Amino acid sequence: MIALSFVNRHNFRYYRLALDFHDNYLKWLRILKITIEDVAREANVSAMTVSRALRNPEKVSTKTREKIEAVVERLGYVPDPAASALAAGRTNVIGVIVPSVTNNVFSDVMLGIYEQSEGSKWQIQLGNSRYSPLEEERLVRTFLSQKPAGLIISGLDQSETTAALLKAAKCRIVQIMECGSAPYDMMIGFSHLEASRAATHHLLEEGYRRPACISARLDPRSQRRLEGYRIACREAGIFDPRRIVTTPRPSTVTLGGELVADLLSKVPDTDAILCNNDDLALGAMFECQRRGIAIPETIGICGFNDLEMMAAANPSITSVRTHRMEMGRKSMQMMDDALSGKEPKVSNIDLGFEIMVRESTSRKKA
Amino acid sequence: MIALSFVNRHNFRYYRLALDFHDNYLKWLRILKITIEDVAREANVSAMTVSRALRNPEKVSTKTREKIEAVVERLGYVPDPAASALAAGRTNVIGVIVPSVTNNVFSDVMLGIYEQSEGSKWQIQLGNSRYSPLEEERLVRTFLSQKPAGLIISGLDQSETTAALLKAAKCRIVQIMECGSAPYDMMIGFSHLEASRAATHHLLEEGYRRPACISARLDPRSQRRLEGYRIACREAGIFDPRRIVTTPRPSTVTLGGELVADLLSKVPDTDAILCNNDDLALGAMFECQRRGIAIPETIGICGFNDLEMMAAANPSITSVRTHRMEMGRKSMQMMDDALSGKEPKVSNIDLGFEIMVRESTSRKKA
DNA sequence: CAGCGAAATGATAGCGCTATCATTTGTCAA
DNA sequence: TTGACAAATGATAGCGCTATCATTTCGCTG
Repeated sequence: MIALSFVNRHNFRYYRLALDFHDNYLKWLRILKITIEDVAREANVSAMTVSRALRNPEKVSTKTREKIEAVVERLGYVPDPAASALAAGRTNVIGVIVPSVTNNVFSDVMLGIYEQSEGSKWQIQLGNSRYSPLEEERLVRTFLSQKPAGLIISGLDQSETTAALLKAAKCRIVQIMECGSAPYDMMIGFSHLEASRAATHHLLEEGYRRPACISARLDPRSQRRLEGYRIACREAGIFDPRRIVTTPRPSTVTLGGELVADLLSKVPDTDAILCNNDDLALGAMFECQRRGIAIPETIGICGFNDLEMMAAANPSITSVRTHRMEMGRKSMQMMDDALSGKEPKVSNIDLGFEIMVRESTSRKKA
Repeated sequence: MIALSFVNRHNFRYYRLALDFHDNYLKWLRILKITIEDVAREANVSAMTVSRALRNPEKVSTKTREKIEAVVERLGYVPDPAASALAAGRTNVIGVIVPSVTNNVFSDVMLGIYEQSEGSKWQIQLGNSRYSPLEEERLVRTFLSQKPAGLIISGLDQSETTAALLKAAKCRIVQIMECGSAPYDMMIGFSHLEASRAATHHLLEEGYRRPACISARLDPRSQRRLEGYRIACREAGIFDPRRIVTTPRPSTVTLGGELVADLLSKVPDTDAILCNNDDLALGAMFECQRRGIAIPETIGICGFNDLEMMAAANPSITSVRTHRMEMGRKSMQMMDDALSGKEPKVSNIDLGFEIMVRESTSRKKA
């Protein structure tokens, strides 16, 4: 069965058996490793032709390509990405930097990115900056050292150094999550300030006159949402700083309840609560229910992001829908287009938002 | 200011300015790139010494090390990981393969992994298999081609090919999420079957006689939890297959409500619901509330995983606490130990679980 | 069937780093 | 001071692949 054996560049004869070999010595490993040269030798072509057949099949004749593919299959050849990256001076890596992996918002965005990248040659690599600009800087450095094809990064608020690194970077960049005027390259998101302002307007329209705002984890986007609330209140001439209750602690449902408790002890006449995210909103709702406060009659509750559970809650909770999965998908699509030479027509997209009015703020009906 | 300029191997003189150069041509890029040779020349040592100073500082004299560090800093040298991987035949990458990035369970595990890896030299790389064994296989291949130092993979149910690849792999492997008898290498998790069985026992102890079970996304772990429920019911002589309602759709809070609706239309006398995860449990609770069904008096509800919101809900929801972050942390620690030569004493850890009894099943008190 | 341009293939020379072993320098006891 | 040994450093030779350009083969026209 000659077809089941072959001799590699070290004059080492392989049999099917070789697959089962176990050996810890580096040298042995290397001798055993199947390289592009092995494939070339078996297929009676040059290494270069094998390389082409694998990366640009259209540059190789059909006959040759099929022959090579058969050998690749038979030997189980897998290209070494390190060697490829070194020789080509670039990779198919697209780095994605998000501030949190536990926050549903970012996992939805990631889902969109993964889905859109499916079937493409791009390899997604996730970095978690844990809301730390320093960690973000470290990640950018790490990613850039890998010569990625592209970088997807969250937000507008990079450190000065990070910004300098990104501006000088030779790869394409998509900023996600927010809208702003000076993208490094491309951008897709929405205005957190406007979204929050619109949500506050909605509360006012529903007849609430003393709306409060609770917020946790004061990252830049939270801050801008808070600012949207402030602006809307000032516009209506009802701004009262006592009605803003915040904490630097990360958001949880429990925390939502605690912030409401804090809020109501300070300003008991509050008649609506704009929650900076949906976890807080859910916690706020539970806390109100525990206190026997009627929702939406006595207090209205509005969340932010419109996670799936908002519609299922009892009462269902009004929230600001943000298009997270779409943001992920489109960011990846922009990246793919840019890297494929079809420069996207619009490189700075505002996805907007949508106020999903539900029972928790529908006082009129009642 | 000679100190601010230097001449690289292409006899190209750098100034601080060079950092701002923009040029799309590969050749220019390469000429501009600072390499280990550049550092060596500036520091009057060999490239090898620079390499050592950066990777094994203790193998280089203090004086030399400091000199090199200064040059590295001044030139902004960053090693090329591709070249390093190619020359060394290995990397500091630890691949992590999880079936979902949106599921809170896995994001908690990831958080633990990230936290534990902080400050170490290991570079975490996340892969998302989307509950597909084929995608998992593709990911394993991709990771292995990168010669990772280690692989962290979820569950016991790999495809045959994947299993063969993992067994033959030269890197360390930690399996997470479950307990089993034949790890590829190391393992840490808990028994989903036992956890679910214990939860069912709890319901029976609370006096519930007609407990049902709802489940979505029938992955292997869900199936084993279902099996735990079945076993417990059979042991009590009350098993009734009509009380199991499942769907292949992924879990959501809304779906929890729908499954309960379905369940109650089929077997209205159900007096407790074991939910295969906490999202379903929350949805089940909302649906019961909407129908005016008293919890825990008429129907008891128990979740699985004990996400943070379970304790905050109203009523608070009983759930099976699983030690997800600890699992992430410990898996990474085992990996680190194994790679650092301190072979862990126990290589197959059962983290157990804990029934967190709360209002939603505390009928006795009432 | 010659001759031409395009398509297909090959030869060569690195990419930037590290394993290995050789050489130099330093340290300390006798 | 000398010699023996360890510590520090260096020279060399790739790792496996691809960019580049040279060469060969093919398809077609006149």
